[in-house]
Amino acid sequence: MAIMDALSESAEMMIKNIHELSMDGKRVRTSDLAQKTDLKAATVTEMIQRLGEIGLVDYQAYHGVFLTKQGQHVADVIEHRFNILQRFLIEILGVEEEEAAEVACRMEHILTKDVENRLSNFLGVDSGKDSDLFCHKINVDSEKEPEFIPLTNFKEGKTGKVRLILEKSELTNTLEQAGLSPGRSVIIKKATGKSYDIETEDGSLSLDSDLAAKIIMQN
Amino acid sequence: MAIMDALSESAEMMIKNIHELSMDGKRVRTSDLAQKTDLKAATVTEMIQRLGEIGLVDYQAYHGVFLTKQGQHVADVIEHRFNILQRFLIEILGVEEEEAAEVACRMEHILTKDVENRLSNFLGVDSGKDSDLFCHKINVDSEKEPEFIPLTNFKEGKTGKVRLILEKSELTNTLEQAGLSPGRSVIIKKATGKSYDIETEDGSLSLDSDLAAKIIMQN
DNA sequence: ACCCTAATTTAGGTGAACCTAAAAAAATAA
DNA sequence: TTATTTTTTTAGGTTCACCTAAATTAGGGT
Repeated sequence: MAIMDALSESAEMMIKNIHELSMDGKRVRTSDLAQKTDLKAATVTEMIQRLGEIGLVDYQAYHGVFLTKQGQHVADVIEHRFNILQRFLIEILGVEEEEAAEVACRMEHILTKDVENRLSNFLGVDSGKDSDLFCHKINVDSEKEPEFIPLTNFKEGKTGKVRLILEKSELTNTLEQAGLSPGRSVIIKKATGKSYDIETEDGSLSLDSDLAAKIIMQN
Repeated sequence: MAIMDALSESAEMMIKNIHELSMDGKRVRTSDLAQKTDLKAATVTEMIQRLGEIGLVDYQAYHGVFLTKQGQHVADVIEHRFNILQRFLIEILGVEEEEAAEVACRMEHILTKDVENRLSNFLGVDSGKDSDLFCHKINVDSEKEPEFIPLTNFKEGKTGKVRLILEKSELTNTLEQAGLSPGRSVIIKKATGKSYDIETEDGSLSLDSDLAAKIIMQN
């Protein structure tokens, strides 16, 4: 964690690229990195030497690099950030793929852990678990769709996760305190169309339909 | 526009800070900039000289700077980007204010025009109009709330703007083609609870409640 | 009008991220 | 295995964003 705060965008990009060229177990060659990053070989050498000194890669002159455990971790974090940013840009904002990739590639170096987690939640990724960190490739139009629907459209008895709350107020703050916040699971006990009785991990509450309509769920 | 692509984060930050210290009509002094930016005066001098050379500020040795028309424009763009990013982080993701400001301050330099527009739309800002560019200060808990609610909770006869669509699919693409896309105005003709007849600027369509629940509106 | 202090600029330095050109090492071909 | 080619590294340069220390300028007090 603390390691990453000290890394420049260039350094992070180099690690990301080393990771992407590390398919097989072999060391990654300087010339391949130069090509992928659009840098000159001399520049790559310089950078991987620096990365070697701080322990993120194992560098052997004339024989390329591979990521150390630490370097792997950095690459995983960056990749995860890239993925959620790209998904947000494409799925939520509707940015077309190429631009989304470019913007995500710049923003991935800026995201904080907190924002990263919140974005994950927002997208319906149950972050925190490592398993997620490794579902790398994004699938823009996958079949196993994570359905987002207002609480008002949830059937009685169904369980789901809170994904988004379309309001920020005293009231919603109270709800969040009561266990109704993004990422939390709730079960719909009674849905009459006028009021919605739900049970969170922290207790029960009842919402009127105006409010319930603003709670976006995922089944 | 083309001007901005060539600006570094540091340069943009300097312009932003000059703008923020330009309350009165006076020239901004080097020492004030140094204090605000946490840089040494000599560094500020160097940077504002460079900004002067490319025409973004009017710099007179020993007498401070002010933004030129071009510089003003850059400052406005950056400020707008900052505002929407911060609003997104606070209102949608729930990031607390200080961290939101920090992250927004880094990301404002990366955002593209397209992503900026889409984010504005998403937040319910009717961007494009200059008026918006100048509603600078954000109001986290203002009274004139822009209500976000699912189409299913809209009353018959009401007009509103599409703000967010909770799904990305063939179907929603078709809807967008038919005029049902973020930022567009629609009027609800008939709402039976089972189906919703709406009229967009481009024509009429009828949605079932499952789909209508995924169209988030703003009145 | 002149001196003094505070603000500003200039001069010169550092490290990071790039570059080119030349030297050195590794891989390949004969 | 040696010669040739390719890859990699080293050496040395540039620009940008910072710095400190020294020189300069502006403006207020008497």
